[in-house]
Amino acid sequence: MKDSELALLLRGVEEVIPKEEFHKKLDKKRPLRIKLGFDPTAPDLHLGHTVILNKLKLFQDLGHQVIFLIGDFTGLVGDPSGVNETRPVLSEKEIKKNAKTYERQVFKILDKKKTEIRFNSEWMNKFSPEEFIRLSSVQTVARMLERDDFHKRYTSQKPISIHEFLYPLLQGYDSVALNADVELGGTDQKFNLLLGREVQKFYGKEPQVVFTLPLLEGLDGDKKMSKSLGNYIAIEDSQNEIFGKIMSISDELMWRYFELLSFKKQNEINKLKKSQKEGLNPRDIKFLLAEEIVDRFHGEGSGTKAREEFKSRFQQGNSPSEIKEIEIKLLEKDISLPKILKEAGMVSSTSEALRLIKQGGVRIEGKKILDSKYKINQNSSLLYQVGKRKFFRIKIP
RNA sequence: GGAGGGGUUGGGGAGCGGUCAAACCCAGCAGACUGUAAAUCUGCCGCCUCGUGCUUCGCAGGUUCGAAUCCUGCCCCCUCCA
Repeated sequence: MKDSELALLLRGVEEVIPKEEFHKKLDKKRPLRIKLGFDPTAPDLHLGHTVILNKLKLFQDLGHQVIFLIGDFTGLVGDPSGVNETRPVLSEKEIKKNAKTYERQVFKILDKKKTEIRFNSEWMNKFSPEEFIRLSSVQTVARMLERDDFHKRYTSQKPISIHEFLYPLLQGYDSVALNADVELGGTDQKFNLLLGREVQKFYGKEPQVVFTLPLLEGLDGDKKMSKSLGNYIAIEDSQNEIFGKIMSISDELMWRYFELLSFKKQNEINKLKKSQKEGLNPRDIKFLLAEEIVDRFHGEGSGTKAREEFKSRFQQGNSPSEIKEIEIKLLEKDISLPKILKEAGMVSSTSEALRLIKQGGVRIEGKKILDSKYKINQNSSLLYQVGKRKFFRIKIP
């Protein structure tokens, strides 16, 4: 292993625990088994996931054996990490479906041929009650309660179920079953990852080295990116969505995204920072980031296209080049505007539509409509706009 | 099993017989300003057939002219004791 490769592996990593063991493992001159586990709970992979997946890809490119573990069994438990309340238990059917979606998306980043895909139901379903009890003895309740998230819930009188204690133990056992040398995870996974070491020792295995990676902040710049908070950029978002969402982040957050998501060299990033100080509009730097990310998921050149579209829309005020078209069939002759907006799914209720109209957020063919009683004739096909971003062409036959 | 505390509109958190669709904060949405940035300002922020309309304050009943507020039963959570 060259020093430059080692440096690459460590770039952007929050912690390697313990570092010396990692060096020792590398010295063995054999491909290491690198484990990354996902709960099959959120079907949309987003940029936050890619921080870790990119690291995994790097291991893969350097010749190590990458294991992508889908926690179809542990999904029944639900990872309590960082969560302030008990997760709902998923049905088996949901889990299966989610796992499939995950698989499809993950290989936009990883090389499928070189990846070992496993499901932990494979060994967990064979686990006997006795073995469960034995596994439970690895950790004490006191130490479990030391964990920040459990501790918070405990002291603020929120419920903790017994099965949640099981989760980290089961995750640890996965490392036993997979003979993991290294396990990757977000910083919020530190406890689980470290407990994996204990479990491995308990089963007479060599403990894994733990890599924690920083959690990517969501679009709000505050909380971690997650689907449930709606502050995410999904890797399956359209090129224009990805581009637009990146443009909407704050300047401060932009640099964080450069650090965690960009493949640009550190000195290039530093140069960009310098040019901002020298007066370059941060918007133009953001363009570079947005283009890079769009290119990554939609192919070379798509970033440029997305930028042109963005400029046309927001700098020249044009309508988007591709507009979703919807046809609505209604019986009445003259349909009120709020009703149309609701039927088309542009707003969630007619009350909301009324509010938006009153506030000047609704346009038809570019013309602001302030009359909430505005009626639309049948036989029309018009361009509707709600807010800055939502455009629909609605046809009424 | 016993004693006590608690469940309010996305989150936090007031209200404790009418003036409550429910203070306030956060989040969110729209508008202004901009670089679809931040900050700031303005408005909104249950639903509809938009009316002194309808449904909401764990669930189900009851008292009352009137209940988120009182009573009864049930469910759930937490603490202490066993």
